[in-house]
Amino acid sequence: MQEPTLLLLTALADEPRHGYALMQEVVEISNGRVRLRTGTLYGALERLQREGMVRVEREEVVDGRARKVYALAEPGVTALAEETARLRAVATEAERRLALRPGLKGATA
Amino acid sequence: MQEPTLLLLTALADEPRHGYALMQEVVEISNGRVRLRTGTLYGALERLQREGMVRVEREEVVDGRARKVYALAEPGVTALAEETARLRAVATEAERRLALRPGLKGATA
DNA sequence: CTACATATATCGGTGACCGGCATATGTCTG
DNA sequence: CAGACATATGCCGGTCACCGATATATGTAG
Repeated sequence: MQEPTLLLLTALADEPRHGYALMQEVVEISNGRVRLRTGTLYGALERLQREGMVRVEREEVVDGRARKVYALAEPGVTALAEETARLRAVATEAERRLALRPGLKGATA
Repeated sequence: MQEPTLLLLTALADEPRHGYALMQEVVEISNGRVRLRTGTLYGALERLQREGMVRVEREEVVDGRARKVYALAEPGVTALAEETARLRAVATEAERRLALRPGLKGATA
């Protein structure tokens, strides 16, 4: 799973949101680092629906603009929980190994 | 950065290793989940060298077999440290949001 | 001598993501 | 009213990391 997908699922984790709101939410979650393009967003949303991770909760019309509200399906909840556990484990191992490095650029001497 | 690359950098984080050893190390780090193909390994190694993340530490011949020993370069150390920090932050946020979910499938009632 | 572990490397295909474009409505400013 | 901008969704072509297969070569086990 790549970062854009991970951030998308995270943005849907607490409550259902529509596409444009997801783009803004991802910017916040990533501290402005990641700005999803619409191509990535709707492409990923379609793919995640095919995979059963995400479903369309409902369709609204607000101010004459059509909206699709997306929600995490159960497999999406499970997948996100497993992915975060995996990432945390790898991050911990990476940091452990980095601390084990011999040459710390002049330090420890 | 994708998971194969992250695992590769992690496998190099504590000390230099040659290609085949990296494949085995990645299997261990990922608890057998990820098995790097040689195409992925040597392709990624070349790319990471181009990007200045990894360098060839030395070349050996052991038992008549040639080896290239790769090491993390400074930019690679920095990149790995930043990546793990980012991933940890996203993982924490994802778990916070998952805990916030209203419908916990019959629980909490 | 056959099979397998060690060890490196190349090549073609797939698919996620990016960048750009298209479309449409509401609001704000001049 | 015109133009710019935020809101909102969607398609299409290109790139590039990764996968799967193949090739090469040596040492060891059966």
